[in-house]
Amino acid sequence: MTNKEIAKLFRAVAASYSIKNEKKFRFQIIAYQKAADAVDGLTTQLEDLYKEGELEEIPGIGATIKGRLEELFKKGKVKHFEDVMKGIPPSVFVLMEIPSIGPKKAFRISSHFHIKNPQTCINEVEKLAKSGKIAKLEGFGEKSEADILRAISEFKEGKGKTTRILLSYAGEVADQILDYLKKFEYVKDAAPLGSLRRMKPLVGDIDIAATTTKPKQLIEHFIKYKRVDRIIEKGPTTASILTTAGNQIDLMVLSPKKWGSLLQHFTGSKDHNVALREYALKKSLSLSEKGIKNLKTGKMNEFSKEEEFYKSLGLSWIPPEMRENTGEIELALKNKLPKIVELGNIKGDFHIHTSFPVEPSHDLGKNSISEMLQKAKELGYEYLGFSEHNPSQSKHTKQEIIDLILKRNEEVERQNNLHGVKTFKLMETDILPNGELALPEEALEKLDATIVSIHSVFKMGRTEMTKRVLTGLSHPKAKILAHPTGRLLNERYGYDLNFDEIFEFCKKNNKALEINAYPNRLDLYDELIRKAVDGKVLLSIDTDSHAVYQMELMRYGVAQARRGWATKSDIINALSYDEVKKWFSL
DNA sequence: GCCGTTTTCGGCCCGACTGTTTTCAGTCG
Repeated sequence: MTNKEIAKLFRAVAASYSIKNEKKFRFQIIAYQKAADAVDGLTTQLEDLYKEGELEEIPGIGATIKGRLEELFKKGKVKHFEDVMKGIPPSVFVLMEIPSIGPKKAFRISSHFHIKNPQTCINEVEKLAKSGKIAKLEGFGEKSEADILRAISEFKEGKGKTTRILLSYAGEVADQILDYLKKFEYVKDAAPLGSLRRMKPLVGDIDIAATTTKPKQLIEHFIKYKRVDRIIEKGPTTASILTTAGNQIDLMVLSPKKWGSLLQHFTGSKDHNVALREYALKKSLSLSEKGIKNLKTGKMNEFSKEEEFYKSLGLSWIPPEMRENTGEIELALKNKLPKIVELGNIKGDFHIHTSFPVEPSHDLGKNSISEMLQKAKELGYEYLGFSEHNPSQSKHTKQEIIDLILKRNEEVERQNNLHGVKTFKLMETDILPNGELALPEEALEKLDATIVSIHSVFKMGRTEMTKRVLTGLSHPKAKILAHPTGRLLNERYGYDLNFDEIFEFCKKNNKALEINAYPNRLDLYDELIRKAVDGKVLLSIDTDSHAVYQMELMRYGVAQARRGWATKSDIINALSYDEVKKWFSL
């Protein structure tokens, strides 16, 4: 059973509890939902963790659920779950996937109309709604019937919250709406928050907060945005719209005096906020977007600055990228948060593709070596590493490959410091399926170092793939493993590697792992970065640019490093030119 | 059912909006 299926099962159990008796099972419901979230966020298969005896290390899974999981893996089913879900037709759990339909409504409809089949239930409900039968049900009405119909049709089109979009794209959408919001003259502050501010690689809803002295008018202005497909909801302080492109945008508006607490609240994550509020509650303080309420005196404290909000709880300010409730609150209480890396610490970029004709089997860049160097200067870099793909092996003789590399090197050297930016002679060399590098020894010798990466035969077992990568990395010139998991967001999962082994090897042999800043890669990703940092493995944040403008993407890579709690000292390209040169020769 | 810098028992975040309701249930984040 996959993690996705298990998470779904847990949600079904939670839903069953709330159908049976929401009050009585209140905490079981929360526990199973929490466990489902935990499983969903896992990057390792639960079944592997079970085999390795590490189930209890997952926060949100305690003794009881651990026992249920063991039963599930042994027998393929869980007696207790079957009892809890008894009498609830399977269609309920499918109908719940439709926005605005929760467990109660799904159960009411399913049982009243005797709908059971999970495959056909959505169409059956659609038909009932069209014929006006849902509206006659007690507790439903014309509006909720129309709502269900619309929700089903949007669900079928894949609109709204069913899709997650790339961080960079979400940023653009947010910028456009911010520009529009700022046309309303009484807006004081406005910013994208939520997962966008936390810089998660994929963003669901786009959350925007604003302060103004005229909230009602600002909400009216917001919903008149020209790209509105539908207004999802609208109240005095919040509103949500669905854009014609199918993105949901949530706006929350408060007075400028509350900007600090609004920022904190709407940035999340949910887990971070819940943990923070539980902590505050022990001090008789209740937190919300409106401020901090003292439960003893009833007095509400307002905050115009987020730093003050955290400070008044006795915490140092926590960078948004760290707010995932993975230990940051505890450290902030002791004022011991690590000083995580910043964009300004970056002194260069090692993963740069140019248009220099090295005749690779993969793609060339669009701009010249000189143009990329000019951009590097603009970015304030000290150095740039050129790493075109290796010349194709099938179309060239060994000598031709060596000559191509020499020619490219000549040009890189000629440009060294010409624009005030120093250069490194690198390459991005394929690791072949047998672990060998796709460049002859005589060519590798002529390089300062090489980036190595997998670009073919992705479907290998974990052990075999790990061996392949480690063999490739063993070459003394191989210093950086590019886009280590090979994932492409919204397109494909990466290949399977034993990262414990990779980390250990890298640390021992002075190799670095790349954090690829390209928006659909962002790989290594946060969780593995955190483990790499814990294991003292060096990282290199690179843009993988194939054109000048892509060199601006560095900030996304830095953001992932921050999400993984990396500090300046963990990052190779935060070192000076001389230090890098030395490290390459290690 | 989970969890621990007042606790291994007794707590468990906080609020928004909609629709069908005469005071609240359901859903969402």
